[in-house]
Parts: sequence; structure tokens; C-alpha cells
Amino acid sequence: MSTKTDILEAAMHVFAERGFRGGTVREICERAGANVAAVNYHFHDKSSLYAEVLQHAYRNAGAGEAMPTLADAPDQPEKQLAAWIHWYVRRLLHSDGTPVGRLMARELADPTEALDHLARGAVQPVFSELGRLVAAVAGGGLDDRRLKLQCITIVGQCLVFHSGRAMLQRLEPPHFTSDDAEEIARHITAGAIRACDPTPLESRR
Amino acid sequence: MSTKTDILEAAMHVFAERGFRGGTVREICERAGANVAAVNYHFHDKSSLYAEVLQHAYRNAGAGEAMPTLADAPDQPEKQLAAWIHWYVRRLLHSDGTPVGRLMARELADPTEALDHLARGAVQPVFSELGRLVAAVAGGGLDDRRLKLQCITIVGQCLVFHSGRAMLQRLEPPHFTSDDAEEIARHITAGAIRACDPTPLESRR
DNA sequence: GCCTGTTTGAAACGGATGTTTGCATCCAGA
DNA sequence: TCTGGATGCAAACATCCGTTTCAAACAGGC
Repeated sequence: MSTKTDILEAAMHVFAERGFRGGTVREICERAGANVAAVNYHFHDKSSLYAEVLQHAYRNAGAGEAMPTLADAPDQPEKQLAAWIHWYVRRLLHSDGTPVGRLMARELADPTEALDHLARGAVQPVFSELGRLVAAVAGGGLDDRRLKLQCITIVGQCLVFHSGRAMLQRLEPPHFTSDDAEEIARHITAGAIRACDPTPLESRR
Repeated sequence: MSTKTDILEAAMHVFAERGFRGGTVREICERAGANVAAVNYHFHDKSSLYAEVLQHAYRNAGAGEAMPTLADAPDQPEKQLAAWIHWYVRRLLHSDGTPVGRLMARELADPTEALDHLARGAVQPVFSELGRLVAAVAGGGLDDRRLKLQCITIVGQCLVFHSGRAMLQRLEPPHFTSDDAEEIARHITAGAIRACDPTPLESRR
């Protein structure tokens, strides 16, 4: 039974590094110290192995800190929103352990049928909680579309530091690494809270 | 000379659909109505063809519409920043013709050596212009790191509507399509201009 | 120890892919 | 008309990949 889990672990890293097509079963098996035929014996084929890798990765992803929610402190929505953004940024940048972030990015660039299950099961709850937090900070001053827009742009600001990392590193400095997660989170939080302020743009001076 | 451009055009669509590894020389040539050896004759090899496709796609993206710059109206930085964001969002979402967005997303998820050239040649100028615009709107009230942070988060907010599209469509409505480019751009612009306001967060009420 | 079902291993298979080769074709310019 | 370089084409080549085969090694119940 050790061989099967070894292959699963090795496949997770190989698929995260090289993608589904780029990752070869030979590299997976070599990394797992197993024979080439082991993949087809323990899993039916390469595709089934990939599906199990995704499930395994997402199941073990929430092993870290718990997501901050509005219910934790209903009277301090701004503090909870800040905590949520900090949690999300740290989750994205501190990819110690399972490289679930890279697997996710690859799924977005090249969606398979596994993305539907992932969206409903793992992403929607996180997104819904962000919606509750933003709505609470805004105090009901946002309609559905503006609320959704605000949530998407918050997530986008966090995501770009991970998904766009390869590009950002090739542009001119200053650069931002995982050590700057707190600075990044503070910046995004400040912008998000200001955006929830119902004051019109023209009267801010 | 027609064969070379035919191959370039066909390769752009094939690489956008299937990625660099997934797109085969044979499919490209079949689509271009050329022989398999044409790729290695006109371009050195598959990698060089891919690099030329990336540059060609990014250069011709949103052809006809020039990037708004600060130099166009140095006394109206906010208006120019709004124009820049609108231009960038429209460029990302209205991918009529060249599928530059999908190519970039794939390149970010799976960087090749072509990304270096792309970053220096095509992306850095666009990013630098955004930096000038944000600096002008802020009126010199931002240091290097905060300026860079602001630019990255602006780009991130635009990008997420494209790179995260597959996921966003699978979440709960309301959804945003390319028809909502103007609404999206206005939302991002409003947030960006507020973020450049040097007023401390606590005194906004 | 023997039998039975499970797991591992080396090798090979069949197919796909990037690239090369050798020759045919075209087409200005002498 | 002849020529030489540029281009196009069919076929072959070399390599890599996922998968299969089949026999050996193993584990546990009798």
C-alpha cells in the first residue's frame, strides 16, 4: 500500500510542476521509486491518477489555518475582512506543503471536468464568505452587482501575486515575495475598505 | 511569404487552444495548408515559432486602439488613468481575433523561455505607463513600493476577469461578460483613484 | 511446504511528435 | 534558355510516451 501513496505524492508534485500533459508517468514513478507499470496497476491510467491527485490535494489543502468569518466577530466586520484578506494572501503565497495553488492555476488555464466539482465544493464557500464580509463592511450600501464586482476584484488583487508571479519577477523592481504577504494584504485591505465607503468620488477632497 | 504568415496565424490559434506542449506541428501545418517541414524551414523549430507567435499576438492585440498615456493629457491624470484601465480591460475581454489572453494565461501557468522576451519587450512598457499614470494621480504621494503595489493590484483586478473566467462562470451569479467591460473598468478606476488619495483611512467618515 | 491471489519488474509494443533528408518545383536574372 | 537559390513536399528518422505483457517475487491461509 506504500507504493500507491508514494505515487500519489510524487504525481502531485510532478503535475504541479509540469502540468498534466507535461508530467510523464516515468518521471512520477522514478520519483516514487516505483516501476512504470505501477501507475496503470494501482490507478487505471494517467487521467484517473490526475483526478485522484486533484481530490487528494484539495482535501489536504485546508489543513492549515481556518478561514476567518464574519460570524467570528459580527460587530467588527472591517477587522474580519482584513483578517480574511491576510489569510487568503498568506494561503496563496506560502505554498508550503501541497502545491494546490499551482494545480489550481493550471486548471484555470486549461479547464477539465474536474473544475466543476472544485468550484462548487471548495471555491464557492470561500467566495460566499468574502461576500458576507464585504456586505457587512459596506453596511448594505451595495447592490448585488457592485458587491460581486468588489469581491472579484479583491480576489483578483490577491491572485495576481501568485498567478502572475512568473511575469512580475521579470519586470523592473521593486519585487514582492512571500515575505511581503502582510504588506500586500494591508494594501489590498485598505483599498477594499475605502471602496465600500459610500461617499461619492468627487467629495473626497 | 504567404506560407510563413499562414503558419504564424494557425499556430496562434492552435497554441491558444491546446498550449505549447499540446499543440502539434502537424495540426498547425494542416490548419495552415502547409507541409510539416515548413515549420522547421521558416522558423528554426517549434520553440522559436512559439516565441514569434507570442510577440506577434501581443503586438497585434487590440490593434488600432493605442494605449492611452499620460503624455496625451498631462494635466488630466485621472482621466488618463481611467482611459488606460478601460483600454486594458477591453483589450483583455474583447479578444476578437487574436487570442492573446489565453496565450498569456498559459504562459504564466507554464512559463517557457519565451516569457523573458515577452516581459522585457511587450509587458514592461505597458506596466511602466501605468506607473507614470498612478504616480501622477497620486501627485508624488507614493513611494516606490506603494506605487508598484498599486500598479500590480490594478492589473490584477483587470486580469482576474479573464484568467479566472472559467472559475467565475461556475460560481453563483451575477456573472460578468465582455459586455460589462465598461462597468468593470469604472469600478476598478474608482477604487484606484481612491487608493491614491493620501487621506488616512481613519478620517474618511 | 504448498497453493492462491496480489504486487512488482524488465522489456516490449504501438503510436505520436519534432526534426531531418533528399528531391521536385518554381522563378527571377544572366 | 540556362542557372542557382529559395521554397515545397513526401517519406523517413529518432525519440519519447502511455500502456501492455508476462513472468518473478511476495504474502497469507491451509
